[in-house]
Amino acid sequence: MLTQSEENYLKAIYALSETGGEAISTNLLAEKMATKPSSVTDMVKKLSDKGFISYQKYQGCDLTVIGKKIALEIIRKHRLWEVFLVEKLNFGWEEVHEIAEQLEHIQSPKLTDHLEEYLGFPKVDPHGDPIPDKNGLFEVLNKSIPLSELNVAEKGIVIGVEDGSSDFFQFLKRYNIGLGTEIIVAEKFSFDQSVLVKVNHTEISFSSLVSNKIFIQKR
Amino acid sequence: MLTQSEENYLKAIYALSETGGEAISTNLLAEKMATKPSSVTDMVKKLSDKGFISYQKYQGCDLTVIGKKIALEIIRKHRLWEVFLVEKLNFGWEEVHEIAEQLEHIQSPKLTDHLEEYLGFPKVDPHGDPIPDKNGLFEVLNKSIPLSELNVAEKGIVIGVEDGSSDFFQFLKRYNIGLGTEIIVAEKFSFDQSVLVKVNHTEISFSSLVSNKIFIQKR
DNA sequence: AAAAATTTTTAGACAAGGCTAAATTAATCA
DNA sequence: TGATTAATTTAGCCTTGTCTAAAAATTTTT
Ligand SMILES: [Mn+2]
Ligand SMILES: [Mn+2]
Ligand SMILES: [Mn+2]
Ligand SMILES: [Mn+2]
Repeated sequence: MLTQSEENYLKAIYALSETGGEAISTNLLAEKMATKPSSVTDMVKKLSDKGFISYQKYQGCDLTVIGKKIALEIIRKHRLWEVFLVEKLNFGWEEVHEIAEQLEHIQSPKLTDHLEEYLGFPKVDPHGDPIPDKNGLFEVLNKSIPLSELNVAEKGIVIGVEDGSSDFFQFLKRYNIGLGTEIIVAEKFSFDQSVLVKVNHTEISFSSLVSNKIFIQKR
Repeated sequence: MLTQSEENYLKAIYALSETGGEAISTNLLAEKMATKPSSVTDMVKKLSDKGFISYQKYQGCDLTVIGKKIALEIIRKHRLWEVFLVEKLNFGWEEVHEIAEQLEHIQSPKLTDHLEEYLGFPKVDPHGDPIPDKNGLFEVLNKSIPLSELNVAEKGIVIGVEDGSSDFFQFLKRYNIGLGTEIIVAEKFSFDQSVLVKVNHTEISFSSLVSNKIFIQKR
């Protein structure tokens, strides 16, 4: 039985290994976990002793097969609960992440499976992220690309956003952007990577930070 | 923000104050929490410092108004989740208590209220226990009495059972006893307080331990 | 009203998870 | 290549919640 803290570390390591590919450095993980490198070193030793990650001093860490399995189970629970909150309890997609951070740690495989069935075996969560099945498998979805990779005059619809910060959702809400929203790139400015887009009949300038968090399917 | 441990103590103190009336002794609480008296002393000091219970050395403790409010919020969540698990996810009434022990600690008043609405504002949980509303109020239900208080030849239907031990639910299941089951008292034996009853066309002898955990409405 | 038994508290220790400051190793640059 | 900088680990301390053993207070018995 893992503690919540251990589970959160595994989840973070999984997320970092998805983007990057390399072994995950102590500092990187510390930043992701919003904690100190020394604390990470301690935890990483423990997780390594328990066989969930591989770790060598100064070389960073990476998930083992079993560690990855556990990480995917937590992600599965997180995303299923998010679907539940939005579909059944009428939460907005911007409100559910924090609550799912708690619910993802509930220990009951049977609960997870019943929930999945009750929700009709959803394939994606409210932010467009794929939901792993019982065996940790999920479809690699319609290759979505970040908005920042569209060229001028290209058009696409939003099929996902980076899940996490509540501020970011506030921002999206302000401009009425959600799954399915159409976005057209009007101009790109290379000096700061900002992009001028047309959304809902309004022109908006997105910083590169924003355009990298909105995922698009080309039209 | 209370820790899970603090919440569990408040819940236990509430439960003990419902049966008994007196201030709750350290040993009694230790037994209820399945922990050592010295640990209870520590926690009880902390809860007292925080204003959730009144406590004087050697005199036991009792909930303050605010402490009782919190205890009722946790009980409210526990029972709402139990209803959810049985009504929506098709769990058996004997399986839900352990899972609700975890879910009761999820922090989100909005979640609790949405869940309650989604469930149609249920008044009782799957074991016949009343569900406090947003303000901590609940109906004192159709005065149920323990089976042990029925006299010979009297008859009643099960409207509640003591929630908790999974073993006890196993036992009830074995004899096909659930909410609504009719029970007739055939004979009572004063030497050991056991009672011979007729249930589902079968005669069964219940120990006093059992007959005190089954709650009945007379017919 | 003592003595004995029981209950409760205190003292000291431990594991988990975190932090700061110092030491060490690795990486970069002159 | 050596010196400097950056990354990482170690050492030592803190808090929470638990435990055991010992001390103190209260209750019960004689
Ligand atoms: Mn999320
Ligand atoms: Mn989490
Ligand atoms: Mn219960
Ligand atoms: Mn609990």
